[in-house]
Amino acid sequence: MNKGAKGAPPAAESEADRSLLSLILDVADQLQARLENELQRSGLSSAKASTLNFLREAKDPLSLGELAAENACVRSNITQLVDRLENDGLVRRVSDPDDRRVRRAALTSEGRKACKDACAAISHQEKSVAAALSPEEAATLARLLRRLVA
Amino acid sequence: MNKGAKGAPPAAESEADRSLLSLILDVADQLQARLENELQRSGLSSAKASTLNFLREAKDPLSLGELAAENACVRSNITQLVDRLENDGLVRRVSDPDDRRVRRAALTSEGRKACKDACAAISHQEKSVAAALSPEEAATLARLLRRLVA
DNA sequence: CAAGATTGAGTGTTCAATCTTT
DNA sequence: AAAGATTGAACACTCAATCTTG
Repeated sequence: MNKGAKGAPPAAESEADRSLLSLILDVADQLQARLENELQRSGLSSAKASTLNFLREAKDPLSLGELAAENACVRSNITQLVDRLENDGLVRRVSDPDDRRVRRAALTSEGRKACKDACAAISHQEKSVAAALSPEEAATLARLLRRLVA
Repeated sequence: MNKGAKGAPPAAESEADRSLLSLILDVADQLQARLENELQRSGLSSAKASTLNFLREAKDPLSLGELAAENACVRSNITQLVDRLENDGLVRRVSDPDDRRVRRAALTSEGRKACKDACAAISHQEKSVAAALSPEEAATLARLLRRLVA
């Protein structure tokens, strides 16, 4: 993901009390970068890992539209992501015999393996983040964050 | 920016206590989307607004390398961003007489105006985020977030 | 050769237009 | 016509290779 959370502080504030908004965007950017870095060894990006993981959880091949819905993105994004995943040999497009408009993505065994590696990396990163705070602090942080997008 | 903070919860957790990491990434994504939306009226993306704002603060034209440093990104990114900004008529590339390797970006008056509009939109969004919490809560949130990337 | 900038290729994303099938 | 998928164009970003100047 993209990225892009840095600068543009319009009202110059003293480093210490800069806008909460840019702090959140900054921190998220750094955590995302760390995650992407951790994922490196599995050969996947977080976008690819996320898509593979939906497929793995679903058991049966999902249509590209279903993947777009789960991924909260536009259909054409999934078309292209699946292009690259197919190119990597991690998924295969299969036709739906009941409705010839739909194309489904099926995990290959290679895809399943890569997904397992990626999930381990993600879990590791999640634990590393959680470990920086006490359970109470984590709960407070989560509560406050949710208030911002309520 | 980019984006991409959604799914990929590997250890299936009960919606309520899902990973702090994905919560942060999700919230940041939503706030970024709101910001981009707010910025819409100025005709700028946050990437363009950020670059224009560095130029405005610097008074004198900055070299592309300086812009890359301030933006915390790779030089080629700025080359292309400035291409688009120049195409929009918001900046002009000027040569440095002292060192013919460097190219500087100079704000046009149109760029200065767009930047002013964008800054107003950003301030508005910053206030809107800050207003969701009490000052004490905001301080707590900031402190906890900083701990995560310490 | 170092540095500054650019170019080319690849990823991830959006939007608008198009094609196929219902 | 509406739904599912794809394509083409644009944006934002990275990396590796290249060109130009110091």
